[in-house]
Amino acid sequence: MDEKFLKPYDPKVTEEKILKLWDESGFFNPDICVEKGVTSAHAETFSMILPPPNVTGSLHTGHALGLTVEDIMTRYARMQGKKTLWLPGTDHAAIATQSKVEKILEKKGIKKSDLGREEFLKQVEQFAQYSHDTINNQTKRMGASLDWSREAYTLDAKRNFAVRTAFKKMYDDGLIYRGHKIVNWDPKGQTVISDDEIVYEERKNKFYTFKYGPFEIATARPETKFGDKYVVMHPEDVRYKDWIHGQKITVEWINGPTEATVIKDPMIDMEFGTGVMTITPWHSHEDFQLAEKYKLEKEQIIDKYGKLLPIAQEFSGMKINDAREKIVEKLKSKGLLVSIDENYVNRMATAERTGGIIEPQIMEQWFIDVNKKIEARGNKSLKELMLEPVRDGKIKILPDHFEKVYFNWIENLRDWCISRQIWFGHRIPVWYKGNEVYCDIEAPVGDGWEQDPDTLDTWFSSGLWTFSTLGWPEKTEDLKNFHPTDVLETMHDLIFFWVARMILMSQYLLGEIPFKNVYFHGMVKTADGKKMSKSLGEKAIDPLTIIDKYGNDALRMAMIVGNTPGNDLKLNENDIRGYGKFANKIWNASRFVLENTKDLDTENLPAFDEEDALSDKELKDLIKEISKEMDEFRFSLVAEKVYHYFWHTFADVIIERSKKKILENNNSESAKALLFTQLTTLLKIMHPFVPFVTEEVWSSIPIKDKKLLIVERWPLN
RNA sequence: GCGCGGUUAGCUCAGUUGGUAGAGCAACCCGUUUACACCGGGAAGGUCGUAGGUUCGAGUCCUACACCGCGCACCA
Repeated sequence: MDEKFLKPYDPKVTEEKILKLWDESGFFNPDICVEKGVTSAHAETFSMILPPPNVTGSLHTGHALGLTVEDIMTRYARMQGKKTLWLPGTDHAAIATQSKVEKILEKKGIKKSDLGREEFLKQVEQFAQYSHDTINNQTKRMGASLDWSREAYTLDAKRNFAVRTAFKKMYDDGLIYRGHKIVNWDPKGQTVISDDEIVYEERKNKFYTFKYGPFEIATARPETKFGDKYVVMHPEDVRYKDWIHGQKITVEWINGPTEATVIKDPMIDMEFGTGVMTITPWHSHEDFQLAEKYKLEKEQIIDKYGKLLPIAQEFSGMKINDAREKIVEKLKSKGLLVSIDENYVNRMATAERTGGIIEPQIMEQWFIDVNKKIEARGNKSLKELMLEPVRDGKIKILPDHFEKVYFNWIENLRDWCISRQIWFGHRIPVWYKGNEVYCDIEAPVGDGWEQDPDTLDTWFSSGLWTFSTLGWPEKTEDLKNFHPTDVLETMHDLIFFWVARMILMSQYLLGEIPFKNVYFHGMVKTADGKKMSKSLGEKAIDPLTIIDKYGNDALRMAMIVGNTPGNDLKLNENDIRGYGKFANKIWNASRFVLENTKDLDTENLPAFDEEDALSDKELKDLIKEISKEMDEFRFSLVAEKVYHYFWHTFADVIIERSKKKILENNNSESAKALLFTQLTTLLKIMHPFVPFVTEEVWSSIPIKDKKLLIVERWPLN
């Protein structure tokens, strides 16, 4: 027997060795599996893409959880003999990465405008490359059985070609348009963002009530009120029944008399405040809609740096926060201040990546029309194309309650603003010359054309990910073989950003679904239920530190057992330590079996006695049960059952029983045969969950023409 | 405001057509049996959030409510 078994299981030494073994085998690549004869060329396929980590730093426990779940699926599929592809890549994450680099430069006292577009992009790419290398090394260390030969990056040349192709097609179909609309401007990031990139924060603000002619109006933002000249009330509000729509009155306002027009619209909530408000169409989504409806004038009050424009007269050039109190003072001195509510709580829209407070602005931007009927797709709109496959069950979402969330999002969906005023990302493939606009995959020939300076929302390229990684728009073998993919595994917070956009792009560009199943995992939290963030310091668990301490298999088990789809996971170091013992238990039980079956003829196993036959059947039944559960993605249940069987049936009962039989030489051959059969079978079914220790033990099992465990067959039938 | 999820043993959580409550960890007792002390054996521990309802039977289905968490929404 191998001397290594004389010492307790050492994950550190083993894992390094096993990683090398797998890497050299090439078995992560389905083509090599076919080449080497471990997978049939005509086998069923299984494909999945890795949610590409952002190149903004390093892996955290959330990544580790995703990698674990996905690797279990992948290893299970591979062992079933399927042509299995799990495709890796990274995401350039436009705004996230750019703002990270900006912060780093800021610390050195450098502004991106000092560097200029080209030099700044060099710096970002350098950072991205560094992050990419770190992340990939960590991912490999996790034992993720990804086919690195097919690695992709959302901003590499092939994906850029896919992006330009997709843009051009959508442009030609009239789905992409440029328009002056109210958008979410982030003054801090100096770019527009989409509705989904807004994070709402509850904050306590002062809520002011002012006299506005004969009315009283309330606002939390007096600094936007300079240009207000429409006063709106509900048509059925009896308090204001004497006022008629369109009626003009002159009111004393911040900078003198203003002519105001009465507007009556049912959008007004009679219960709220005084039931009367003035509107600022340039800086409020709702006011904008009202202004569009009645063709009202719109005027910009605040510039893109968050400073007041000349309309504010003596306040012109002031930052809105500095101006607010001063404006209130002025109104007060004019006798127009009625009251201030100090305890008003409202939702502030902030930018997801920069934290900047969103200032709605009317701007010219690029949009994707989600309601336009598309002739080539059965006259359905993008909204309908997104809705249908989920509604019809072609795409199954797990846990299924997220389907409701998904439908609800689509119902409220507005056109998707895709242009960003940042430098890092896919440049919009549109060129201008005077009033001419040219959109194509390649730049126009001739002088005087200037490309649109904006880049695309990072989720535009992410939306193409299931097929751009397989070679689209080329008609590649990979695309034919592996699309639609089988599963999309990710955290549930990406349901709108990513999952929906992939369905949109795939349905529209390919006319097929991007994946058959969506498996959502939850958020990994600390033992006391806090979000794992860097600010937590020591309480935040770093997956690689844990692996060094307890082993990869231990971390995997701790992440899988008791973790059902969609639910948050409280990761506890004690649990991980506990599963480290499991790896050692496997190790020692294997040692016992190998020691006691040395003289066993493994090619012609002796028959089982009655008792052992029962145990043999018990394991076979278990396999039948867990195979079904694996197919239903119930990994937590399977991991727990396998753990329990190995420890409390195989080790505690079967091994203990065999000791007696072997010692007394009473049916000892049957006992040995059972030990051997059970161990080899258990190693296989445990492999997706604890791949390292099982592969290492497998390497010591005396079987003729043995393959690596990673490509052994799952023992059903 | 609307919607979703959670509420089961001290802790973390399973519990798939309704049929006598489960695991891991912790705590308790016993055991140094040559695979393993990263061990074995044993015992203990739950009115399954509350109140109703359906049913022969409900943690599981229905209706309210409470608390925690989350998502969405145009309350100026």
